[in-house]
Amino acid sequence: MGRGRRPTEEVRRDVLDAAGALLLERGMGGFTIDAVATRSGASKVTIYKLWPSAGALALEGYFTAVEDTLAFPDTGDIEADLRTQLHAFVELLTGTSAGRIVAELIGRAQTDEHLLAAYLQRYSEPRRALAVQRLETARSHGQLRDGVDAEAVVDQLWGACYHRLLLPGHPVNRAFTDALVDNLFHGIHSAHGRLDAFPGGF
Amino acid sequence: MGRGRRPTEEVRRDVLDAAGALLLERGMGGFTIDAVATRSGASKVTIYKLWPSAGALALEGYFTAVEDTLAFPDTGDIEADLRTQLHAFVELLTGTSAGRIVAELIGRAQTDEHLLAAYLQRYSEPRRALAVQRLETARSHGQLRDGVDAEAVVDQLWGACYHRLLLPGHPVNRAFTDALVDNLFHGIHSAHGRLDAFPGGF
DNA sequence: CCACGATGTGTACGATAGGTTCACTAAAAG
DNA sequence: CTTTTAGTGAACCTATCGTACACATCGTGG
Repeated sequence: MGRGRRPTEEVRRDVLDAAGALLLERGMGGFTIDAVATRSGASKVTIYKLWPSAGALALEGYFTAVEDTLAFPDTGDIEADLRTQLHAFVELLTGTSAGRIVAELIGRAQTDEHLLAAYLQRYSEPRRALAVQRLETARSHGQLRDGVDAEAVVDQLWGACYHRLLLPGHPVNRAFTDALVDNLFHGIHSAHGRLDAFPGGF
Repeated sequence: MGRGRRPTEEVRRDVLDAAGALLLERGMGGFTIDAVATRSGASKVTIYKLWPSAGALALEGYFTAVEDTLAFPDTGDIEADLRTQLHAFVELLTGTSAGRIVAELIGRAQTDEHLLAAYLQRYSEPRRALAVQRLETARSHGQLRDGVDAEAVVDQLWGACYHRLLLPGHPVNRAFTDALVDNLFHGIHSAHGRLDAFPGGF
């Protein structure tokens, strides 16, 4: 690295690449501005100018490293689509180091307002919106009970997974997400059992 | 503070009091061993000897400051009891600074294994166990559908609240927890509506 | 009653990280 | 070509972590 100026876009890309790689290798524990600066060849001052906090940089680096393609399917069957989406979600969380990194990003976001804002805006809220939208479509097709709070459903499916991700000790797998869907679609109350529990009809 | 030795129990209490107060005042952001040492009058070395990490100390200080009396009611009506318990939970999270502190503790636990272990053992798992136990009682009384995963239900009620606590932007209030209970007890699927939706009976 | 070991205290120290300042220099704009 | 903009390297200050060492005092066994 010479002493003079380099094009901003080149620097920006180098820093994001380094940040993503560092995150995948060592997690948020070893993620420091100094380390990113050394690895990327950029100057600390430049990094401080381009990102408001180390957390915000980490989040953007994460997106650079992990192409985040969790499309939301719509086959017309809301229950099946939720299962499919949750299976893919579980796959992402457990198959790679993405689960640990996401947990650490959410963790640091609790004391880094810039990271929290970036996480909500770039990751969490768009995802929520997609899920709510799919649920509303299902409702308009008469597949959901009137009065169901779609936002609450999101918390009861993906939020439940995040709960186990952040406070480990219970598995996050297909059996779990299937149980989540079962509980919501079939209800947990014995007096409100499935209609097909009455094989002879009414 | 003289230079010599003080009784360990006295020191321990002073440190915990200082840790709890500091936590309530400034949150985990300003929570450092140095600050606790200064405030409590104890020596840093002593604190390092008595607690494995700053997070572990913070957790214990939190319990010292906030008497944690969230009893789990059993009136025989599982749905009503869950509502009652969740209302009290919401009250605790939003009425005081406990919500922010818990969020920050969980956040730091993501990069502090001692804190995570302590949190799970002293807070999270006992709570889970109480809830699961209450749900199992309800099941044995025929109030829950057979095959319901009680652990998953816990994630869908309290876990959903933690989700909104950690990723804010949506309210954590009685309307929300009531929606959580409604979704689980009445189901969200239109084809499995409430039996009392047929006023004329069968 | 007293000597001694266990243990907390004050102080200092090295290491790491955050964040800033400043002179220097090359890219970009005119 | 000249001027403006902006990244670079190096130094610096502060905060925090975690540890080392000598010292003082409490509790206990003789």
